[in-house]
Amino acid sequence: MPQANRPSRKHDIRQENERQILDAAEKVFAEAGFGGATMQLIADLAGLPKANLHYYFATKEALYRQVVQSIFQDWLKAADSFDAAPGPVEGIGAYIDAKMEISRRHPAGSKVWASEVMHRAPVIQDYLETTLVEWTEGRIRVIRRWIDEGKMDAIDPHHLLYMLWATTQHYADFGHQIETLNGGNPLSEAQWQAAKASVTSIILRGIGATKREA
Amino acid sequence: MPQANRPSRKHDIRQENERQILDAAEKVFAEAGFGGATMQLIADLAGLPKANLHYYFATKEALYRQVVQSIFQDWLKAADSFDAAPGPVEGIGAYIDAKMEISRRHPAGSKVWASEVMHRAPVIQDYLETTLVEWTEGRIRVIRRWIDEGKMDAIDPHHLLYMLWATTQHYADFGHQIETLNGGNPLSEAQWQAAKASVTSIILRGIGATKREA
DNA sequence: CTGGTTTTTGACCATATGGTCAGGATGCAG
DNA sequence: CTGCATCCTGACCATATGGTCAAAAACCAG
Repeated sequence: MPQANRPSRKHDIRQENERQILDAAEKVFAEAGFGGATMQLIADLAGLPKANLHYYFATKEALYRQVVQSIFQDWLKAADSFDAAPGPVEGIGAYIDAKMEISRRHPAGSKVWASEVMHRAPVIQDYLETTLVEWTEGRIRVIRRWIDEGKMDAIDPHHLLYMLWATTQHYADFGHQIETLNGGNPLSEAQWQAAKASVTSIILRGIGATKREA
Repeated sequence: MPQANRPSRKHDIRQENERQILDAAEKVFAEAGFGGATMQLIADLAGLPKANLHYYFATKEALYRQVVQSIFQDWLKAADSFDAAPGPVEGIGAYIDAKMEISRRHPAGSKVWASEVMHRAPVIQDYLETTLVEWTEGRIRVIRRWIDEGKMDAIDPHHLLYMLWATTQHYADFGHQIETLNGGNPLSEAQWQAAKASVTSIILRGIGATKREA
């Protein structure tokens, strides 16, 4: 019994198969890019015949769109901790932690996202212009407040956000390069903790954010 | 006379055409990825018939390889200023400046490089294992020396380098996202200067690097 | 059991693409 | 001017790929 998932109720079949296909698609899109990915490869990885993919997703592009959108959701969610925090040490610290965890657990998703944006966001440009813009404005307001309250230096919030995104996602997108420079081995648990600590420390010190003073 | 380049001497023809093709290829590979790029598109952009590309470059992969290698060269060259510098303020400052300039002037190259690494470096893995590893070790030695000399905090040099790479290349690879968040406009001259200044300031402060004290 | 609905799948098709090639054009040395 | 080498290119080919379809199988409510 290699497969533990044998949903008996018909109603679950759709959900289960779509999940299976989306997972496989994310990996293949990440490894080969949109152009290099083939429906056959995705089908094989999902363990389904190719025609079956087209039953659930009309076109390759529709499948891709779904993958990207679901990644975008996770992306936004990682900032929940940002808002409630009393200051940059807690808020940005938690955000770095969350994004580094995503890079570690879902590198494929991060790569698909990077690829999409690098290619000028052909399928999610509307999301960038609406959701992302709003989201960013919200975070910028929070950062400005922290600055006004004297909890960090007067850094341009845009560039701070870019640095946070760049640095944390680098560990997923360029994970292969990092692995090569690590003697061909993936980062160990301790190395991941060191990475997080380094990033957090440099950025928090860099923006003059200090632990609450007594 | 739309084309100003009409090399009369036969010997220059090859060089000129290869340059033309490589430039076009870099752009197309950057915009579409290896899989999505077509020889026809590259040919059109280069203003040559497709068969002509195959006269100079045997296969699509050979052409791609050439593009990536030439990008890698620029990548390494950007660090020349690193070594001669007396300390992190000058060395890392100059490195950030150089890499930000590359991101600004050659975003296509940066994207091709990112794509190649994201896809596990199918064509330049050997370079990563030899040249890049050596290069990195050299820079790490320099950083360690600075630490020993008390010119900066005891940061793990690896993570510092990753942060430098990530942050500077982000402005090329995610330039489209940045542009969208900038109201749809590319960064102005002043905004680029501000970006450089923010990045430099956060990182140098973050690692405790100070201007030489009197 | 039964009729209708959803799911599965092998076979098939049109098209796009990387690559080939033979013959012609062009340039240049002697 | 001539012969050789380099360069150019339209026409062509084999293959891979996204997508279609019709018929069968599985499922489930009544």
